[in-house]
Amino acid sequence: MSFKIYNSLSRQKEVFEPITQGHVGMYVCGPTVSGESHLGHARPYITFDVLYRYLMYLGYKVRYVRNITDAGHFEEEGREAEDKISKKAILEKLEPMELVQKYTNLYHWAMLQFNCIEPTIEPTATGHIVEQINMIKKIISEGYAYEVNGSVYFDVKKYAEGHDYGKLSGRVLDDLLETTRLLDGQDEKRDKADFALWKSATPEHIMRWSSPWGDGFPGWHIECSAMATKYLGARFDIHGGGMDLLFPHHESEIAQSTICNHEAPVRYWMHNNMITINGKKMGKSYNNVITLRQLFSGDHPLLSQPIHPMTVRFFILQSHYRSTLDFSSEALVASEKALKRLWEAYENLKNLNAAHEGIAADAELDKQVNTWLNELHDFINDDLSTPKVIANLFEMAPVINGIKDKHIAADSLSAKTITRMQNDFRIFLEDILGLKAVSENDNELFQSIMQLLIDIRKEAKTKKDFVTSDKIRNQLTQMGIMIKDEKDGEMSWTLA
RNA sequence: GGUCCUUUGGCCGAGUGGUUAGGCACAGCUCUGCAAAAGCUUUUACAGCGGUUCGAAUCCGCUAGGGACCUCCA
Repeated sequence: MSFKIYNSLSRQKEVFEPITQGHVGMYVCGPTVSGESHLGHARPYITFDVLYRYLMYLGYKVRYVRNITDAGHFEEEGREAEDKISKKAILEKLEPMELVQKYTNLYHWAMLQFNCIEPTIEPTATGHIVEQINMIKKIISEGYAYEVNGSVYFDVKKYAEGHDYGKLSGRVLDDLLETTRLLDGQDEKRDKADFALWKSATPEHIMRWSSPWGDGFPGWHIECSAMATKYLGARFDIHGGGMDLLFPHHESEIAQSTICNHEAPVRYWMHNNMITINGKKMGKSYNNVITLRQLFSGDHPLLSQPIHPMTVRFFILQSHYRSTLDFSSEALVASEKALKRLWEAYENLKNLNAAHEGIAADAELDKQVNTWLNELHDFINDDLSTPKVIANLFEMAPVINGIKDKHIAADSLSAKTITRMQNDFRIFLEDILGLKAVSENDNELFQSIMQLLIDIRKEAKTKKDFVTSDKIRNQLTQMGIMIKDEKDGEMSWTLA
């Protein structure tokens, strides 16, 4: 079965075929670093991290470009007003690049927590002003943009004469023209549907660059077109982002790039759905965001406890990326428990001995396990159906635990099947889904001390000295370490 | 107002017309010195109405609720 992805452009699943054999060019809209990342932002980065990982697993050489939007109308909440009065000394004023640095750092930190692999190129908008200006010049010379008072606008109406403006978002231009909303600078545009390529900066606007049209800053859409073209070429394989970017951002990106490069820029458009909270999109304008720092620390009224980044990642992957996903503390806690159980099964699986030779004693079970394993590949191939992948992994957990606990005979499965399970669990859980152990306890000294405590407890139990054995267990429990008595008299422990 | 999406059991969430998604919670049982964990078993569904079909959660229509985009937005 070949890898299929849902293409927003055709509104159906298509077999993925790269433009250049063996290589994939992928662009994902990154964060605007004027504010702190929240749970909603986590979704595309985790979704496309899984895509990136899977493409690499398939053997492709992937160039993964994810931008940082650090240019535009930047101001920190609450500081706008005072900074506009620019009579303060330079060090007292908020320097836009301070904001950019602060939130870029926070964003990188969060991505690390989520175990997201860094993109191969992470270009910034401010680092590509020249490319953007050149692109705008090209669009003007092609006759699809015009300058008014130092700002440059894209002529959508003209574009629509020869191209389908709206093919991605399903928008109809005539409907857009009827929109009666009034915005700043609308009077400069020839038409309501036109969008800015370059905005003239007012005197108090701090972020500014000189251009053929005077001091100003680039429009929102042009940076992605310029940077994608530079690093991936006029036409590349995959462009990803949130559904809320479909229009106008991606629609405009197509228009700009098409005029500039004389071909449509992207083969497969992929869009993740929103994370909602009480059914409403999580977003700054709704005042319902939970920042990643709040999530990890539990410092939010809606959270009953801190949420581990791996729990968040697992929670997100338990739903399909094109469905909305509703946030609740209960759902996160459920995911935490689920992940713990699945991961323990995975650890148990690693310790199963696949050494015995011969055929499976329980042919039916062996066959069932192999079916589940085969399906893992089918599911991930089916537009990244991570919820189904996870469901199948869960199906195998009782089998693994059963063998470990000796409910199921050790030779029920063939050695080949057990080895295959071990490989596929690692491939899917770690390599593709990008999950990792929640707690690292590979400290040798700590391990030795735990072993000592376990030995003492075992001795106490043998002597039926339950006061001592219970004391060890109870005190450790209070410290967050759980002791488990195994069937065979052995003991194991986990960090809670 | 325009365009589009959605409504699944206590909760979260998969579901490509025809046999159990899965997870969490709950209950019973097994194991255990007692626990925990694990395992086994089991209970709750497809918003409503109508239609197509031998058969619909799945297709079509209507009604109701929710949502997204049209403006910065992952």
